[in-house]
Amino acid sequence: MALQLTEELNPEQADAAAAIYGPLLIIAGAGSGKTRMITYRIAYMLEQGIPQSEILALTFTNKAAEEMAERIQLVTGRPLKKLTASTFHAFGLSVLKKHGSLLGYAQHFTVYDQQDQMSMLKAVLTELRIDTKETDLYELAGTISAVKTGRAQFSGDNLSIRPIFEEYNAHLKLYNAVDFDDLIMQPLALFSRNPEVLEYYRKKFQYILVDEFQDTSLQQYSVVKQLAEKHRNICVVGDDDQSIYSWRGADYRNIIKFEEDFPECREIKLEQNYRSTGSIIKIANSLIRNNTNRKDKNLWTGTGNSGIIALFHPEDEQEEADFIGDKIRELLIRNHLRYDNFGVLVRTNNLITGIERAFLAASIPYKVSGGQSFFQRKEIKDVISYLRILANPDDDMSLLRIINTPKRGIGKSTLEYLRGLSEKHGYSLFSALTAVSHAADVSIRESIRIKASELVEHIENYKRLVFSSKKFGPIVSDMLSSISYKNHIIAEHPGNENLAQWKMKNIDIFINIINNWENNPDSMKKGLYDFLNSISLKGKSEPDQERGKVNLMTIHASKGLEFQTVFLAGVEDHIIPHKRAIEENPESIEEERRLFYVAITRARENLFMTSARTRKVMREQTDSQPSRFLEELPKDVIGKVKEDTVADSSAAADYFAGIRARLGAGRD
DNA sequence: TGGGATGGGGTTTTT
DNA sequence: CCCCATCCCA
Repeated sequence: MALQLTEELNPEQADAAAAIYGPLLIIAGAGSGKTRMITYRIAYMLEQGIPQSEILALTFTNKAAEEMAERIQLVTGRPLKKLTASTFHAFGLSVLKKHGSLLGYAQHFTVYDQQDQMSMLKAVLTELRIDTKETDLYELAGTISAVKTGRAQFSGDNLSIRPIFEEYNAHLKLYNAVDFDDLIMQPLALFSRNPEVLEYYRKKFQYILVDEFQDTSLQQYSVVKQLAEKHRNICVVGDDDQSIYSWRGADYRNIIKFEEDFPECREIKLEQNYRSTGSIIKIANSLIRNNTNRKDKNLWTGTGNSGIIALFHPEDEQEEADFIGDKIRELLIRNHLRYDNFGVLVRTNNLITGIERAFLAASIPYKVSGGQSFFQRKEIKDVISYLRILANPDDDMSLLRIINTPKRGIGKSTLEYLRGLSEKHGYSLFSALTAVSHAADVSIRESIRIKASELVEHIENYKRLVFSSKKFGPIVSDMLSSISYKNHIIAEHPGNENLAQWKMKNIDIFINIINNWENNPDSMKKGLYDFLNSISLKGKSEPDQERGKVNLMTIHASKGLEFQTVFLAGVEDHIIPHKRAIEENPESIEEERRLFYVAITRARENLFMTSARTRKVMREQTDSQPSRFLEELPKDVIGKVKEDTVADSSAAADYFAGIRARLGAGRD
């Protein structure tokens, strides 16, 4: 293979890629070729004869993990079956699967996502006879998570939560389920209680790489720190300016901790930006300068000041969406671009809908990432719940979802009775259902008993089939037709044929996902358990990665991506910086600024920002103020386009952009 | 008792 | 605008 690092990389990148022994901290600015460097680094390690199985590459999102594996494969040209490139949570899951029995975990547990968590929390509250209306479930879940991960302790003002906390965890155990926090915390518990397990992983993973280090939580850092403490071959890559997950426990102070824990570490900065024009870098630098808590860094680029940076003040969100649509059309034709050259970024999910509608009306092909994940859609979640019940009948939350979907006449009071039964005997809802279905019970009407036993039989039957057949995909579609799930969808949406059709299409897509997953020869994993594990951690993955579509997403979801032209919508003061974030913690203004920074630096050439004068908030059209961050951008760069002359001055700039495109400067 | 109708309310970001 | 909770009717 003979890699020539110095030919493929700039001096700093090559330096970083070749320093494979000892601790290394890499500060990688936006667009500085970080992924490229990492790819070559790992390829170089493999070339040096380091076995794939000794490398652990951890990232933050699935997207990043997949991309990393893909790129390395591309450079090295060899299959990477033994390389571990995954998210922290997926890694934690694999540890728990392998050694979880030491902590009393059954072999096949269910991973609860936030939705499941919330509904379980609700169930816990009802059981404890606590009014669910009086409690802020959101806040409660946050506190539980904070306590669980050691970010908070029980003290005077939240002591009342303790019984809920304990009941919550007891429920997880009873249902044979774990939540996302468990995927980090339980491996840590395992390491401290069973040093031989820690030793096993220390030996196994001699080389550790952490990407997006600024987004790791203290607990996640603790995991890798423990793993690397002995061999000290650990490389962390991050950019404190792009730390945007502090609300979830991410702590950029990890960078400082790393320097303390590994005092002999080298530090390399990647500051040359290969992505954006000089103007984009200029406004990005000018913005981020206003943050106080950051490593000194100077992002620069050799590219000139081309492209358009424009601010537009539409009257309302309707005009904003239309403007974006029109502009995309215009640039598309003029600059010979493709739809997927455009990224439309927003701060909050609910802003996506309006733009989506405008695109729909204008027949602009688009795809939404972020927002509600495919796997969280109601109809998909229903199907997943059926699968989860087959895999783990004790999973009460999933059973609750499907017990009366489609309608079986098992309603509120029957459920109440079943719940009482399971509480009394300390077993799961499914056990209660089974008990009821087997024996006549005075409290249960015979017709309902029959329904219950039909359901139990149905589950048992398909459970058998799913595990005895070679492929479970066809069994799943068979099961869905046996319960007439599609009829159920139609019945659920009277008078909304389109919606029903769309949902049915989603079901078909889901079945296809199963089949593709099962038939993928590269995958070593097979069977229902592995499938469920793989999707439970895929919060936001996209089933259709079709090209040729405008990318519509939240800023958070856009991290790591780049677009020739970026539209940043809703650049208003209550949206970014987000009103509630600031109210909760005034210090988060810096994180909001980083968000803005991330958004800007996604653009290669053109950046259009829109700040509507009014916006509909809860049915009411309310006045909006331009984001305060706009004042931190240099006027002369933005000045190219003034609000009321968007069309004219951008036309001039477009003209030049068009010429550049024809000269072949713009590529994709 | 279950299911349909009606009214009220509405998560910042994600594993 | 859509989802959920609650209420009331069959």
